[in-house]
Amino acid sequence: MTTGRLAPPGRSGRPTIKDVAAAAGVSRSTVSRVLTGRGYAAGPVRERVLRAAAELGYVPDVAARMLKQQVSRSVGVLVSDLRNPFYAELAAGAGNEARARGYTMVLTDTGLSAGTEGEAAEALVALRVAGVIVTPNSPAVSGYLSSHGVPVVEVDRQFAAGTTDGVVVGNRVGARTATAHLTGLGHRRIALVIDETEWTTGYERHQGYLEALHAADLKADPDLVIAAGWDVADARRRAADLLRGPDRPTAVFAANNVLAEGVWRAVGELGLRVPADVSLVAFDDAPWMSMVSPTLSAVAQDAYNLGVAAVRRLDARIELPDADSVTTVLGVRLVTRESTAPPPPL
Amino acid sequence: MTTGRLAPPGRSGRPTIKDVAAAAGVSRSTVSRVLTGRGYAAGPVRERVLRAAAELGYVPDVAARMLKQQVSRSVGVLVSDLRNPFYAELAAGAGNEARARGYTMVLTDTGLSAGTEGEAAEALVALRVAGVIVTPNSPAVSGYLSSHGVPVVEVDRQFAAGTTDGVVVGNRVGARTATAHLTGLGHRRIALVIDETEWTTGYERHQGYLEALHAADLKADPDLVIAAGWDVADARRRAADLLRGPDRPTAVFAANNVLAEGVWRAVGELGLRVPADVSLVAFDDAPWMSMVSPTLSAVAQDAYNLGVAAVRRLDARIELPDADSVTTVLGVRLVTRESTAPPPPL
DNA sequence: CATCCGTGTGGGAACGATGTCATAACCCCT
DNA sequence: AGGGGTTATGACATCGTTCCCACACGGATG
Repeated sequence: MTTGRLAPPGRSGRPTIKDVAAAAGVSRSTVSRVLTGRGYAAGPVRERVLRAAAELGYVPDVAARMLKQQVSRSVGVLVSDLRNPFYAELAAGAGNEARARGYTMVLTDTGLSAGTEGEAAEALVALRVAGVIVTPNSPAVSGYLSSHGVPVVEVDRQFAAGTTDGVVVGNRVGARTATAHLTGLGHRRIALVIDETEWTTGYERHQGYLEALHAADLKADPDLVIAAGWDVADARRRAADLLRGPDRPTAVFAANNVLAEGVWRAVGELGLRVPADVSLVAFDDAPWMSMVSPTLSAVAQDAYNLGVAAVRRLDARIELPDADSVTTVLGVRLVTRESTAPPPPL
Repeated sequence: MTTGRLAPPGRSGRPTIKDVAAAAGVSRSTVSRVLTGRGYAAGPVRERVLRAAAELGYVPDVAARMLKQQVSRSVGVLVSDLRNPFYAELAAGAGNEARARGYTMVLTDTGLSAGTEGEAAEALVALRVAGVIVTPNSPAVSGYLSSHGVPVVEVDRQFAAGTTDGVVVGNRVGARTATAHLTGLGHRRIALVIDETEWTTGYERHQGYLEALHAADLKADPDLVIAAGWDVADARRRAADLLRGPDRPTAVFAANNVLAEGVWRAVGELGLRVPADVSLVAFDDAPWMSMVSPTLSAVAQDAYNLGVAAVRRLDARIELPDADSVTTVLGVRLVTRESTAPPPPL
C-alpha cells in the first residue's frame, strides 16, 4: 500500500523508481531487483512491477546509475573524418556492434588535429565512458586515456602497439600485393602517392611497396614516392605534377581512397587514358571505384568489420582489463578491375 | 592543512571535489562555488582552490552533475544509415556544430526500422540528453521524446510539423525543378523511381514531380511511378524491369542517391546509353555522380549544413523550450551535368 | 550601543539508482 | 513445537555534485 506521502504524484518530469514502487505497491529495492534482474522477486510481484514500469513509461536514469556504479555503458569512438566513406563505414560497424552489446556510442569527428583529438579524449574521460575506440592522429591519445584507466583500442592506425589493443588491416601485405600486381604486369616505374611514410599505416604501406619492388629486382626511386597532403585537391596537384613530368611513371599506387580520387582526377584532367597510358591501383576500395569508367583496381579493406572487431576487442578488454594487449590484423583482398594493364610499349 | 582523515588518500580512482576541498583547506561548497563561478569566493581562497584542482587533475564527474542538475550536455543524433553519404555528411555537420557549442554527440544508426529507432530513443531519454536530432522513420519518435520533455528536431524528413521543429530541404521545389529540366528538354515520358510517396520527403518529391508534369501539360502516368525498395539491388531490379518494357520512358528521375545508383547500374546492365537513349537525374548529389561517365545531373542538397542547422535549431529550442515550433527549409540547387539531354527522335 | 547589511563560508539535504544488510514469512525436518 | 534453512521484501547508506540556508564576521547606521 502506498504510504501517505506528501510528494506530488506526477511532479513535473519523468517517473522515477520511486513512482514505480508506489504504483506497484512495493519498495524501491524491489523495483530495482526486478528491473536489473539481480536478486529475488516473486512471480506476481515481478509482474506488477513490470506492468507499473511499462505503464509509467519508466526509464532508469543513466546518471544515477552511473554515479552509483562508477562506470557507464557508453563507448567513445574517435574518427578522423566522417565524410570519408572509410571512416563512415568504420563508425557504422562500431555503432551497430556497440548497440548489439548494450553500449551507446559517443562519436566525435576529430579531423586530423591532435588538438581536437585531445579535447575529445578529455570529454570522454569526464563522461566516464567504459572504453574508447580511436583512429589516432598522434601517439598521445592512447597514453592519456590509459593513464586515466580508460580501456582503449586503436583502430586502422596503431601508435601504441604492445601497450594498447589494436585492430588493423594487413597494410604491408596489401601494399605489397598491389605493387606486385603492377610489377607482374611488367611495370618498372611505379609511383607511390601517399600522405606520410613515418608512422603506422603510412609506414607499413610504404614498406610493402618497397618490398614488392625489391622482389621484382627493381630499384626504388625516391622521386616516385610522392608525399601528397590529406585532401583531394592537394593530391590532385601533386599527381598532376608527377604525371606531367618528363619521365612519368607507367603506374601509380595511391595509398588511400582520398589520394586515389586526387590521382584519378589529375589523370582525367591531363587527358591520359587509364590503363593504356597509366595504370592505377588504390589502397582502400571506395564505392566510386567500382562505378567509374574504367573501374579501379583496389585493395579492399572491410572498414565496417574493422569497426565491429574493434568493439569486440574493446568489450573483451573491458571484461579483462589486465590481460596482455592484443593486436588483431584483418585480411585485405586485391580486387583487380579495369584500371591496371601492362605498360604502354616504349 | 589536510584534516587527519582516515579515508585513503588516493583511493582507487579519480579525485573528487572532496579531495580538492581537503587540499585547499576549504569546504566542498566553496570549491563548487569557485569552480562553477556561481556565488562568493574571496581572492586568496579562489586561488588556492584553483591551484589544488589543477594539481590534482580534478575533472568534475559528469554523472554526479547530471544527476543533480537533471540535464546533460549531450545531444542525441539518430540517423538512418551512416554508410549512406547523405547521412554521413549530416552526422558530420551535426557533430562538428555540436562540439563547437560544447555538446557531445551520441550517435545511433537506426537503419530503417522503427523498432531500433524506438529503442535508441529510449536510450537517449535514459541518458537525459539535452535534445535529439532525428531523421525519423516513423511518426512515433518525436512524440515519444517530446512526451518525455526532450527537445526534438526532425531533420530531412518531418512527421510532426507544427508540433516539433524541423530542418528540411526544398523537396517539392527541387523535384519540380529536376522534372521541369527534363520536360524543358522535350521529354514527355518521364519515370519517377522513388521509395514511397505517402510521407514527408517522398510525398513532397512526388508532388513536385507531378506539378512539373502538370505545368508542361503532360498527364501523369501512374505506371511511370516506380516504388522501388530501399536498397540498390531492389532499385536496380525495378529500374531494369521499367527500362526493358515495351514503351520505356525517355527519362528517369531517381528520388535519392541510393535509387539513382540502382537506376544507373540497371542502365549500364541493359547497355543503354546515357543520355542518348535515356536521360537520368537524381535527387541528392552523391560524390560518385560527378565522377562517373557520363556525370549525373542532380539536385544538390547540402547535407552537412542540414546537420549544422539542425544543431543550431536544437540549441535555440533548448534555450527557449516553449517558443513556437519552427521549420527551417534549406535551399537546393539543380546541378546539370552530362546525363540529361533531349529525348531520342522517334 | 543595538541593529542591520554585505560579504564570505560551511552544513546538509537533495538528485535517482543500487546493493548490503536485516528481517519477515514460510516450509521442512526432527 | 522448535530450530534451521530458504524465499522474499524493505530500510538505509552511498555515489559526487549542487545549492539553499544558516551563520559568522566585520563595518556602517540609527
